[in-house]
Amino acid sequence: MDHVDFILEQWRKERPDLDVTAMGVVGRVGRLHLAYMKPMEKTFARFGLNGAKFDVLATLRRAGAPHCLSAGDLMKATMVASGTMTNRIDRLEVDGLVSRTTNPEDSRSFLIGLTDKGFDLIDRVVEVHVETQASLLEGLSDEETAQLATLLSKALNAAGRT
Amino acid sequence: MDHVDFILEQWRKERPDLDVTAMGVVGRVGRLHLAYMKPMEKTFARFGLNGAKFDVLATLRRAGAPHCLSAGDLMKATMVASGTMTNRIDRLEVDGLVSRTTNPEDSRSFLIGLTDKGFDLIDRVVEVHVETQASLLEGLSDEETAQLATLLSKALNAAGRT
DNA sequence: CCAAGGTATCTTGACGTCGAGGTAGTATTT
DNA sequence: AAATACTACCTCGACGTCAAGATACCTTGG
Repeated sequence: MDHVDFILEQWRKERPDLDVTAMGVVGRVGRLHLAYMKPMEKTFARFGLNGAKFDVLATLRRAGAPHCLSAGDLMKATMVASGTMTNRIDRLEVDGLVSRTTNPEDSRSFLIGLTDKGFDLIDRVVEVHVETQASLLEGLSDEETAQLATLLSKALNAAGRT
Repeated sequence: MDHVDFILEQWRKERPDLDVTAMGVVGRVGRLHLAYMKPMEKTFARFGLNGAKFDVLATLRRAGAPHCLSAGDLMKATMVASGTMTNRIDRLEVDGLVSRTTNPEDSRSFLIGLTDKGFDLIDRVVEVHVETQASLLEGLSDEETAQLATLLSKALNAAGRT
């Protein structure tokens, strides 16, 4: 009986005509997202980052050498709008964590690259980050974790087709 | 092989020393949350609402008669900060969907109540909302849905204890 | 070679969120 | 009854986000 169960109870009492089965899943996904974000943001904050900045740095880092992508690539990878990405890059540039270089092959676009400082930082942050994530799943057995990952993958697929 | 799998692959290649198992779950919860939010926001928009406004109206509606709560109750139920709730109530009041009444038993607090207009609206929106949610889970069998709800509940519990 | 259309990024304004600090009312202690 | 602590809500400034429009550049057909 978690908080979502309580909400479903309320709806069943007030609107018994509605089928709130799906709300049980969707609601819990939302709550779980919140429950995960909060400790992760704390980790980021310890290094002067937030989720937005971490996303960009991590995308560049895991892309592999030479650790630079266009703004458009970053937009697609992080699923944000263009103005958002411009803003993120601006702030990371101020922090000295990434740098814009004009793309010699296409002057419309920039190459956003990790600076040495940015590379060192993200490499340290990600180590703590995976620990934070692991601690969030500590209460689940390996089987449950694997099962959850599989079901979430199916759910993602199902939602994507709608 | 969804997009999260791709991200995990990249990390395993670039940082084979890290255990990214947890990222598979946490990442998918985040993506799924996004995938759910987008269609739901569209439903809200059809009625001139957004997720923030819907949350408040739905909380008041399912609370049952007389459909009014204090700002503090709403804050706890929706898990937002005080400034956020003030802002939400302000906008809903402008829309004529809720009204502030001074609490006769404690003049520090207000009672936020659904207006007739607000009640009618939320009662109509929630009907479409549950349909939207149901359609997002259409690709899953009943067993999978139930299993997912159970695992999510466990995961919520696990994350909460951290 | 030029015009038309497509592409990549930036600018701008509106909105939602948080959190620290302020104000006013309530409860408790002595 | 006065001082103190607490509570409930609001104000305000900083930030992140999006969407629409602007700008600069590239590409392609004629």
